[in-house]
Amino acid sequence: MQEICAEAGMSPGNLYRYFPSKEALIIGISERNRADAMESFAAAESDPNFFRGLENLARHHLVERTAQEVGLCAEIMAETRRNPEIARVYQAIETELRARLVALLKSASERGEILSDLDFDSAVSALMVLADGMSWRRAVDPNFDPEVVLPLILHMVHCVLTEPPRAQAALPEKSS
Amino acid sequence: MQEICAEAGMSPGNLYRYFPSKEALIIGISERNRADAMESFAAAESDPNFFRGLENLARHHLVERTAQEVGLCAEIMAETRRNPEIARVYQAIETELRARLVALLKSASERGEILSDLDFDSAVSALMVLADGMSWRRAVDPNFDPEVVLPLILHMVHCVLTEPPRAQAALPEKSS
DNA sequence: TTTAATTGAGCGAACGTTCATTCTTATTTA
DNA sequence: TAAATAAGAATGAACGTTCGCTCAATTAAA
Repeated sequence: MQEICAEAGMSPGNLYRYFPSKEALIIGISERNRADAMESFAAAESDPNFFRGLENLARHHLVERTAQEVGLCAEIMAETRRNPEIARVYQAIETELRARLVALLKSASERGEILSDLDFDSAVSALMVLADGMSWRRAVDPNFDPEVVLPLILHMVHCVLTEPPRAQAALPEKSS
Repeated sequence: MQEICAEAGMSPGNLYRYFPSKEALIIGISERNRADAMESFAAAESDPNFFRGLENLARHHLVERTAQEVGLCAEIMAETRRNPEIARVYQAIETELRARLVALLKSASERGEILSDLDFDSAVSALMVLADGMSWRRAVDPNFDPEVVLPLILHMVHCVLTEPPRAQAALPEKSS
């Protein structure tokens, strides 16, 4: 809260005129992030090129964000594990996000840009793995350069969405 | 600390006989994780099939772990952002891990299992993105099933390591 | 002058931590 | 063998600090 006060250029007392609690403040920030994400989705959905739309989406949320914003997101994610109410809100947002991503994939598959017989839910889960991973790398590793890694990530996304899954070679596992 | 005490079946006082501080305790847990990871690496390195070795590594660290272990890792990662000493230790571990991964990739590329003209550092960064992403999804999303998503992740890894990067189509960006 | 905006010292609760105390186990003495 | 003693393991109430939060007091705007 001290940090947030400093960042907002406000005393704690004044900050509490705008938000009744830390929880409400976090939910407010989450809401802002949600709105921002949904705006980006609108842009991505209106792009006739699915992969370009997705790249812009990724750029906006994983590269262009300031270190501070990324840090704040990390903090909220961690808070999720402590505060059940925040966890609820967070999951509601993620549910909406998933639906939006699934829709994006479906329309792309209808246009033939990606596989048609895709397990959309799993694919979206994989995308979210990538997003969270990028976010946390940024939050935790000062040497991490999203600009360098993003092309690889996009390459991976392209593969998983356009190439049929390899027949999982059921090689006998080497037990450790 | 309460949770850790409960988990350890110990009173706080007794726990402090084994660790001089919460910081030391966290560093101890990190050290245990590090040792475990290094053991897994040894197994992966001795597997003649790179991808099978990597899959076992991933399975061990991202699927087989209990929800509790995953949660603990998440907590430590979050702590990293607050406690500089823990951040230092964490980064030291990650540096070692990176080196180990780079070595793994290099030997695989020498055996012709993956691309030879790979930017190993970036590839490892991408792998760590995937690992952190899987970890955090598990920590934050109760509906996340690593068993379902892992095949997709492995597919992606296979692509990025064996297929030369697409010439990044420098399409004009659609500004939001 | 009234109203709204803003402050920051300070509150209670929760945190990480400590320590006087009790319980257990091992060792010595009778 | 049983009692006495010493040592180690474990406890949990309590400590000081930090956290989220409040409110009497002050400043700025209407």
